[in-house]
Amino acid sequence: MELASERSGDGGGRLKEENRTDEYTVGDDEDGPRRQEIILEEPPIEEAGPSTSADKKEEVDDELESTKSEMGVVREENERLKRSLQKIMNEYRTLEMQFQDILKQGTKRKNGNEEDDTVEESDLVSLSLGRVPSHQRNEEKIKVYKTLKDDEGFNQELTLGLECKSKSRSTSEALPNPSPENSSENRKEEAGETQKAIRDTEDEVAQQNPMKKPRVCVRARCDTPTMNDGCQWRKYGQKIAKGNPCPRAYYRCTIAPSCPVRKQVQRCVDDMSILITTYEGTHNHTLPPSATAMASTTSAAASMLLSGSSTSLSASAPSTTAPTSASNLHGLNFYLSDGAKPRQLYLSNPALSSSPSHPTITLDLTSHPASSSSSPFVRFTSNYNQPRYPSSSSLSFSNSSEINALSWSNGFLTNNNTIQPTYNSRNILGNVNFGRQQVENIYQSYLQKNSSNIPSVPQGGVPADTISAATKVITADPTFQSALAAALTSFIGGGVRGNQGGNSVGENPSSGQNLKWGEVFAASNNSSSTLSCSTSKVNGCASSFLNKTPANNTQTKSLVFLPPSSLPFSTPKSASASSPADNSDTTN
DNA sequence: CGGGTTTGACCGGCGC
DNA sequence: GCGCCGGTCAAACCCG
Repeated sequence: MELASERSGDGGGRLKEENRTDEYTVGDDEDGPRRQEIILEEPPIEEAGPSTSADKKEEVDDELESTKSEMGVVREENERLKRSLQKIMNEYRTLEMQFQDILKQGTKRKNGNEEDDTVEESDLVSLSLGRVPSHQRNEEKIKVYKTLKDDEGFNQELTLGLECKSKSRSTSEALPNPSPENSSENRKEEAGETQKAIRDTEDEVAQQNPMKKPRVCVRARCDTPTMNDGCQWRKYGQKIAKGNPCPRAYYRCTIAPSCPVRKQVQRCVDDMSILITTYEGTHNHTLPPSATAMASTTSAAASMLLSGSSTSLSASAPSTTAPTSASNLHGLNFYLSDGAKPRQLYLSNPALSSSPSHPTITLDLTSHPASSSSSPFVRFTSNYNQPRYPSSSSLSFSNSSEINALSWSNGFLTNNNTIQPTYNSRNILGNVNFGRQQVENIYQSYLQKNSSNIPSVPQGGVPADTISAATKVITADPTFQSALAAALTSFIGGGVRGNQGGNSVGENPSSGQNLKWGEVFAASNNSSSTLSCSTSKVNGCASSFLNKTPANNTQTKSLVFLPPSSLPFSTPKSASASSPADNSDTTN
């Protein structure tokens, strides 16, 4: 139900979203067929010449019929989505009202006790929410509330909405009865139990939300005990997990005392040189610039899971080359390569997910064994213990020096250097090649909500409708929205960075724009497509973390989807460099 | 002395 | 109900 809460949180932009959903479930979905109709109908009219107009009409009729049947399916799905959305909206409104009540109560109480002592007030609030002073938190609440009202930056709202919900929950449980008797002598005790109270409330939430927080797992070759992802971490525990002699270290983000983000660091049992870092939660504070890349990436991946969770389709996409989970899920494939040797960032649904109830998405920066033989890609796969998604929406960014192609494959690992329409059993989509500038343009144009202006990509003689169809379908995938936004933001990164530098995850435009993309496109999930984008220059996207990878430092110099030196995974002084997760010691 | 790490204990979930 | 196991706590310890 955490998903539900997230959804109610994401109801942050509810008004717009309602419209949006209506627009693009009904409107946009019909849009495609409509366009098709136009394409199909108009030519006969124009060419209503003497010759084969009857045959053509039959053809058109057939196609129209099939299109209509497809539309029926889509409409059904849309109805279903609408209903669930409505439900979510109702939940959200309820929460919103509760939240407002809480705010009012907080204000009243503050007015009443203001002169008394601020310490008490602070303590009382900390009773409910933890270590953040109440006025500060109230500001946060207001911010949250504002962002909930604001429909810009959906993902941010999603995140904040979550925070809002959980906080308001704990607040609602703690604030309603700040009875005077427990305000003085019990204060310390209460403060001491703040943590527990928070956990309790979180547990309650968790009870209501069986699905736990999504986790983003990053696998990378790393010599040092931990990757330096730019954040500051404090180790709070270490365990030997079953099946792995290497201890697992537990870290908390210490940039902000109330930051809920945690990470686990563990060596891979199969390959000790591989460091598995699992992130959980979303930062609720401003991140240092060096941390934004990883944070936005993990955030995007997490939102990918979340968005994926909202789709409950059960078909399966054909999988040709991609491994199982990747093919069936919203795998996000980021190909990165330098020279002739691409590397694969494998987002898999690994068995290393310790808790089955945690949706986990894995970002594998190592060569995946299954595919490393041929092409060391960098790819994403996601594991979500839920009914499999009908459509594989893997997103792959490849950057080979030979072709300099950036390829997204929705459903397949594809040859990314060719303009080669990719078909799946249900949908015929296309391969599109974009120049980097075009990618930027597309990105920008989508950000501007030019839904109707699906860029006609004037390259390689790809039919415009194919492009638009492919683009539409790909971008329709919520997974795509978040993942691509983050990826592109990072990819285009160098120049864009100034705009987002120092942003926290929640503030990251890339995540914030995710849903704006979504607004543009229909939520057609049973589709797969391939979209290749060629980039004339990708070296600018180099990331140092790959350079650090011992096995690759000779070949890998660039990372497609992250800005340069954004991910200094391995640095001498990691925030927790002295951590004993140094894997060699097996205490405990 | 403050902040981070270590490490044994504790707790809750889950499977049998 | 019991035991296992992952995750967390918190006192002791370390270090700059």
